Amino acid sequence: MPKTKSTTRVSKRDGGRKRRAKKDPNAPKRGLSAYMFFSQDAREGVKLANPDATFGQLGKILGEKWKGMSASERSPYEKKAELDKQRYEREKEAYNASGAGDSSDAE
DNA sequence: CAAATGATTGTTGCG
DNA sequence: CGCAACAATCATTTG
Repeated sequence: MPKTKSTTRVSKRDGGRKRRAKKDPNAPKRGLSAYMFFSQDAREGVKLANPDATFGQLGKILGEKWKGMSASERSPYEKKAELDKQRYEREKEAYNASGAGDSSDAE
């Protein structure tokens, strides 16, 4: 269904990373993503299964496995991602209460 | 309001 | 010290 693959995700990871708009006083960084949590845990197993494989191999292998897992497996990881997101919201809040409350300008 | 874009997150290993 | 594929994200920004 649903799934309007919106957001044309470019292949390039960063074409020119910079703050989207104003400068963030507290820089409310987002939370990690499921893959991040997955790697933290899988890195051990993958590294164990591929002690000779460096990031190049490991990275790909990890990715393949990640997708190869059942949604249930990613569950714990996705869950963490959700919690992490909430963490980010917290920072965001501080960011709002810090020095972002503005309409026109002032900084 | 809707769409998109960007910024970010973490892993390993080396020059 | 930063980057490299790998994947998700998802809040913010702009139109």
